[in-house]
Amino acid sequence: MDRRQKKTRDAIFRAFIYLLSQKDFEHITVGNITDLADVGRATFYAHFETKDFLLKELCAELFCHIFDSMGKTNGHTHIFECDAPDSVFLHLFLHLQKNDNNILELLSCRNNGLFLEYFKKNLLKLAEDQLHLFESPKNKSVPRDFLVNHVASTFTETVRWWLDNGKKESPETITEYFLAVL
Amino acid sequence: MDRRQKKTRDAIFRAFIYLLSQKDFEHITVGNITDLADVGRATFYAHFETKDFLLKELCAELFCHIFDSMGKTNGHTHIFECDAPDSVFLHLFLHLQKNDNNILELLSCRNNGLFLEYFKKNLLKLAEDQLHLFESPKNKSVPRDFLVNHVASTFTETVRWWLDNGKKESPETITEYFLAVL
DNA sequence: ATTATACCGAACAATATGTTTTGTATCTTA
DNA sequence: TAAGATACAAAACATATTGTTCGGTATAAT
Repeated sequence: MDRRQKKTRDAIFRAFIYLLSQKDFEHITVGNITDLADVGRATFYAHFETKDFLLKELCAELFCHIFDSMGKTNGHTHIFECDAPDSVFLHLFLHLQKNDNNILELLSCRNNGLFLEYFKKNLLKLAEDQLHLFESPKNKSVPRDFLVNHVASTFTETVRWWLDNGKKESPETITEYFLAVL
Repeated sequence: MDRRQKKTRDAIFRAFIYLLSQKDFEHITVGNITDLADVGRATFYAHFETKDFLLKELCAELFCHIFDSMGKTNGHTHIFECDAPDSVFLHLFLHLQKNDNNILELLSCRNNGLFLEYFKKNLLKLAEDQLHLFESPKNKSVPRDFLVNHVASTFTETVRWWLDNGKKESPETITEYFLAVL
């Protein structure tokens, strides 16, 4: 990739992330981003179709970053390194905790549910493929569809709660809570 | 309330609801609404500060409509007619099923999570006050905060799943599923 | 060194927002 | 029913944002 492209791309992402810490996604304009990134507005449109695509790419990057560090993604299916169901969740919380810059918070906090929406949608895909890893320990007499959705929802909403409350609990503790109600 | 006010207010709501069935909330403009409602654009702003306030009022109306039909709201606390925990949920699903016009679907379906966000937020308030009605039958060794959030989340996400899948299950069945995983 | 291309700056039309003004119609109430 | 209040329409307004296009310049790859 052209060095110039990477530079402006990064600048746009940096500006976007900063702006997300200042205001809601809806109130950020393309002009805001390009001013801060110090690139022409036309350049933005050369890189991203719309603001929403920029967001989507950021979410995808964050999502991949989290899951790549705990397994390999071959094509469309993700192969986890750990096999024990509960250790999958613990690892997820561990990786969610140590996200360096606060991108995770910016995309998930009180007003912006953006990333978590993306998160759940993709978690759902994973859970459909590998329910055995995500499955609740208890036997539930409900349709598989419903159960898959429930596991993905409960995990996502637990993450949301955890983040909204300032990540006070340790990954171990929050995993414990999660498994207790699952 | 002035008869004229009520007329335009209703016209705006009607137009808004129709437009929600045609496109996403974000792509609806004030002009769209006032054109369809056949009122001046300035009139819109005399009634609603912004588009978002209109949405909020519609959500509030729908929420109240659902909960008023199964109890009384005194000030800020809601008193349910039924006392058995599980019958509260069944009644909720029953009331959610029989919403006449499809407002519920419009505000909750795949693309618009708008109402369900509002729904969860207010359900949370109710659950905090009257956890005994919403509590899971099982004893969970998790903090009260977490449990309250979990119950509200699980219910909301069950509703979302139910609506997204076309409300195929009867209220009784979906209540059963919900209680099975709670 | 040459060729390709990423970028800038500026301009562009099109659309949306939110406010203001003036005149008219309709309501309330006394 | 008459008088005063007010909700509304129509139109104009300044401002902001979007998405595209253009020629010129700088910086890449080879």
